[in-house]
Amino acid sequence: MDNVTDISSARPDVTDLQMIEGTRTFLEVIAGKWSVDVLYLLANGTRRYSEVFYEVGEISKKTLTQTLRALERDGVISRQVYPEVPVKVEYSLTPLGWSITGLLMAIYEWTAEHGAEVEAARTLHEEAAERPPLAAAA
Amino acid sequence: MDNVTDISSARPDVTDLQMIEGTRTFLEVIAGKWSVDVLYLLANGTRRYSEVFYEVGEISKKTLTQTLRALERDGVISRQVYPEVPVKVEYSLTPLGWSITGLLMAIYEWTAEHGAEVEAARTLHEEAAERPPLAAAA
DNA sequence: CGGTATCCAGCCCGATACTG
DNA sequence: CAGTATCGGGCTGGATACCG
Repeated sequence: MDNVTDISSARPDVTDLQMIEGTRTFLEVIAGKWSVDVLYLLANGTRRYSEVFYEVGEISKKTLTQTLRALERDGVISRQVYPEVPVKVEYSLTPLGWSITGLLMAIYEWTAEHGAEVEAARTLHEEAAERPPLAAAA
Repeated sequence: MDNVTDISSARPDVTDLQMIEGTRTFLEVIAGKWSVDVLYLLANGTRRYSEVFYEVGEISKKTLTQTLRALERDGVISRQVYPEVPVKVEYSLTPLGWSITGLLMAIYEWTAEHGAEVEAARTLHEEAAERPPLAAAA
C-alpha cells in the first residue's frame, strides 16, 4: 500500500462519520450569515446590543437578535442584562467562544494562503462557461 | 491597557474586515450541506459519481451534482471523464482540496475538545425555555 | 452511467412597524 | 434601549421523471 492519500491514516481511531458530525457541529455554530462578524466583533471586546447593531453594518434587528440568540444558545457568547432604565444589554465571548477564535484564525490563515487559488478557479470556470462549447469556430 | 481580550493583537497587520472576508470565502466553499461529506469521502481516495452517490447516503442526484460542481468550480476537486460506453466519471481532490483537509482536521479537533460543551449549552437553554419564567411558583 | 428538467417545500434573512 | 410581530422574497435542497 504505497498510496498515502488516506486521511484516516492520520487518525486511525476516528471514523469519517465522527469527523463529519464534528465538523457539522462547528459549522452549525458559525453557519449563520452574520455569526462570524459578531464573533470577530466581540473578540475585540464586550459590546452592547446597539453597538453590535451599528458596527456590524446592514444587519436587521431581527436577524441580529436571531444571530445573538443562536450564539448564546450554543454557549459561545454570554448575555448580561443590566436592569437600568433604559435597560442595557451587553454581549461578550465565553471561554468556549474564545476557543473558537483560534479556529477562526486558522481558517483565516488558510484563505490568506489559498484564497487566491479559489478566486482563480472560480474565474476560470466563469470564462469556460462563456465560451461556446467548441463548434462554431471552424 | 491590561486588557488582552483583543484578537487583533495577534495579527496587527490584518483588519477584522479582511479576516471576516477570508473566513467567508472558506465557508462558501464548505457551506453546502454535503460538501464536507464529499470532501472526507474523496480524502479516502478517488471515487466515481455513483460511488459518491451511494456512499454519501441519502443525497439526491441533483444535489450531489450541485455539490460536486460547486467544489469543482472552487478548485478543490477535479472531474475526470472517461469517454467509454457507458461513460465513467471520476472525482478526486486537487492539491487545493488536500490543503482543506488539514483545516477540516483542525475543526474536528476543536469539536472533539469542545463539542460536548456546545451540546451541553444547547440542552441547558432547552430546559430554561421549558421552565415558566418564574411567577407561578409562589 | 451520469447526469438534466421541472416543480415544489422549507428556511433563512430582510423591511417595516410596534412595545416594555 | 433592546427588542418582538408580521409579512414577504430568494435561495437551497428534495422528489420525480427523463436524456445522451
